Amino acid sequence: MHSTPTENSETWIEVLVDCPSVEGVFTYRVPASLSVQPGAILSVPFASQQVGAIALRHIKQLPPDLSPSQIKLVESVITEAFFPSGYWELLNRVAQYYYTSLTQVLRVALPPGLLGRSQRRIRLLPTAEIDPTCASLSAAATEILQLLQSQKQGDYSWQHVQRQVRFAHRGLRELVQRSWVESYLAPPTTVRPKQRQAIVLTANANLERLELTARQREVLDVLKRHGGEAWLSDFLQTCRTTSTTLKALAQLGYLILEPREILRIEQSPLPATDQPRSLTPDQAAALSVIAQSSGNTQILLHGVTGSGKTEVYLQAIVPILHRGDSALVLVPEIGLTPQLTDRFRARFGSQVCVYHSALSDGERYDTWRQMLSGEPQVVIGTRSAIFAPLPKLGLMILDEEHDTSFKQDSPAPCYHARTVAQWRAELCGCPLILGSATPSLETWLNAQTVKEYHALSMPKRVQERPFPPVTVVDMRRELNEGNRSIFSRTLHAALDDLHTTRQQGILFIHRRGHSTFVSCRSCGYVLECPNCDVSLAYHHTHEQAQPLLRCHYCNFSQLHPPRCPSCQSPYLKYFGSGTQRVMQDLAQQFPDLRCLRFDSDTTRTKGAHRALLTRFAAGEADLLVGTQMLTKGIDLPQVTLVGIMTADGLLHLSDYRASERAAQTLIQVAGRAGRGAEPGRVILQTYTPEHPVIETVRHHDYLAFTQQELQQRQDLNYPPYGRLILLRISSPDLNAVKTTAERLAQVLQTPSTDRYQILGPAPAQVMRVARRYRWQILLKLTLGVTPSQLPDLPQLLRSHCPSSVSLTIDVDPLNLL
DNA sequence: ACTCCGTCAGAG
DNA sequence: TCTGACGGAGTC
Repeated sequence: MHSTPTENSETWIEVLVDCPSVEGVFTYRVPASLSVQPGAILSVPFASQQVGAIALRHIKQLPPDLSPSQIKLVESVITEAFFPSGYWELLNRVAQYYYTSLTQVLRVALPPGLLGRSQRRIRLLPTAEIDPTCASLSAAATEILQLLQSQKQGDYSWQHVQRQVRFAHRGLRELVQRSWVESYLAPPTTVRPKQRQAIVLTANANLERLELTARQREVLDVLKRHGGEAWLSDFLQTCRTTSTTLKALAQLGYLILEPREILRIEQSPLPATDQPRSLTPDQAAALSVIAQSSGNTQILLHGVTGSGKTEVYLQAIVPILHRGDSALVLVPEIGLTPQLTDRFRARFGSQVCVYHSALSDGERYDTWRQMLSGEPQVVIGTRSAIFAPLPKLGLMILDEEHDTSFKQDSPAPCYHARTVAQWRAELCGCPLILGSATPSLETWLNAQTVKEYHALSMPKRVQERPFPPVTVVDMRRELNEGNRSIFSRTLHAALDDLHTTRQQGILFIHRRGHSTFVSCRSCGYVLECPNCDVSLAYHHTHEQAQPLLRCHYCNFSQLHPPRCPSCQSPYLKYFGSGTQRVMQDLAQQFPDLRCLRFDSDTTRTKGAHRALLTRFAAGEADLLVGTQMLTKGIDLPQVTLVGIMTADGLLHLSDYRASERAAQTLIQVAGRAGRGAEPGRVILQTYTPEHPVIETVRHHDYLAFTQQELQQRQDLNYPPYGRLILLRISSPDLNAVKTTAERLAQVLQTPSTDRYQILGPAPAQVMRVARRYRWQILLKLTLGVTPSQLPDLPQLLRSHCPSSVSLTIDVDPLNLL
């Protein structure tokens, strides 16, 4: 058998293209310069654009309906085939269960920027003389102009503009005709390994160097003393030479200039090393169960706050690394847990790598490549790290497994990292530990009903430290007895003590910002976000700062107006109380108390979180004032007092999960007290002291709470018993959303209605967010029905969705708002 | 996702 | 008869 060099029959490859709504396999030719293995990620031309693609298999013969002239060439290989065993199947399972395409799943699994595609964008032409008030402009054109002008570059993706502006097509055409705006196709931008120029001495350098000048010889000697290798830029500095000199030397064959790949991995200095600590009996028992488990075992580690779960994790990982495997640790938000990361790094040194969205694209890409190496390592990451491509996975840990940030709301796939972790554990036969002081009801139920499940309990704190007693203060009574302050007398006294006893405290507030809304005392007008159906929150950062009004949904902000926009009255009043308001009251009533504010406003910048905690730990403040963030993995042994400002906002959310979430949050906050040598105490202020959640916190009895809550869920067929699927429908066009929602509900009526109950369609609780109207339909699956038994929802529904309306299918939604 | 190409309605 | 608007199909 001979084949001519020009015609290599093995060079066709079938691929899956990364285009939503394009199903099916496409065939490309592989240029001789490339080698492509199944599983590789490619960039291919598709219609007029460049898109990402996954190589599936080589074929020897073209399908009969294809002529060679139709076939295009693979443009480039983005990554070689990498999939560890079972990984493909994992991605497929995610795609199937959450009703998304494989490429969509690949998008979250791969570091950002890898699956590139060309993108239609529009931008203002810098030379154009734009008159936005021009009378002949349509509303759509005006809106597009406003949008573009609101940004410095005046450049947005067309998709974004379409989502923001109704009839954007029409508006764009007008603007293009006037030559104010242009539309262009931006090529895909992909992340690549970073190269850096290095210089390396050759063997020639040892020869006589007669033809060289004294300076050139000197340069070579310096390089030799450096070990014969250096980075070009470093060397230019230390040697005070120029690149022309080096090029000349390279020309003469004394050294080589070559680009080398460098890894952009966060290289913060390692903390002082940390030795394994001695274990409590509970910890030792838990560890021995974990050590003996192999294959696909799932373990619930229910350890109360302060029971030392982290130490168990650390010691469980040691033998894994020892036998050459890797461990994967998932945490809710990495920025919030610098202490945990530090502790891992102190124990395992440079074997720890951190993977999360705050890394730059380059850093993420390099960390990801590092994982592929297969060297034993510990990866700590957030939700998406569940897809870390570790080839030899020996153990997975989800810390604070009840945390809702493990669930992705949007974009698709709306996956839950815990669910994916369970599949991954099955597929690669490795144990999975779910750790929490307040396990989710899902996990709780699993642990009780699934046989292979180990439920480990660590009901005591380390060194037998007592739980902080919880004092519940009835704020109604405070008011009746004439105390109109936001601090009860009990809390007031405790805060006073704090200063005299030189101890530290934490004050938990449910809301950030200053107040929940601003309204006019003359006419009752409430200031609202122009883009969303919510009121604006009042923000006042410091004394001299301009007061701001901000929307917590879309981040819109405006200056606080001096007068009511409706009736011009100057009497605007703030209602409710957030962190800023509490800070102000603290400053007034406790002038000597040094307070630090700790919420997403003050921890926005990189490292701000750690900096605040360090300052607090160093005793720079007496009181840490903050929101939900305080509940996540903060271990401050010197805190003796935890104050909880009125907790009622947390209790009365209209959501079937409100109680679970409130109990978890409050127990976690309360658990911050008394973790050190000094005993702690908790003061909980509320208007409804008889609420079962308050009782739960008062008695530190999460167990009883779960039993009661599970019973209720079962009665109402809510998760974890009955399952839910939420369809979110949104569009900038109010009517289109409504009609589409009604149409979809109708379509859903027809097939197998005994499988589910349809709730809705109904407008979402906050109907408009970021200028888009939102409706939703909730499917409540009949007991025992799994999503796989349902009709193919996307196929059923997408055809009834006009292009202006977007539909997200959220399986097992956590956020029903 | 984007483009091309069909049909169709309304102005010249 | 020509123009732009809209919908559907195809993309290797």
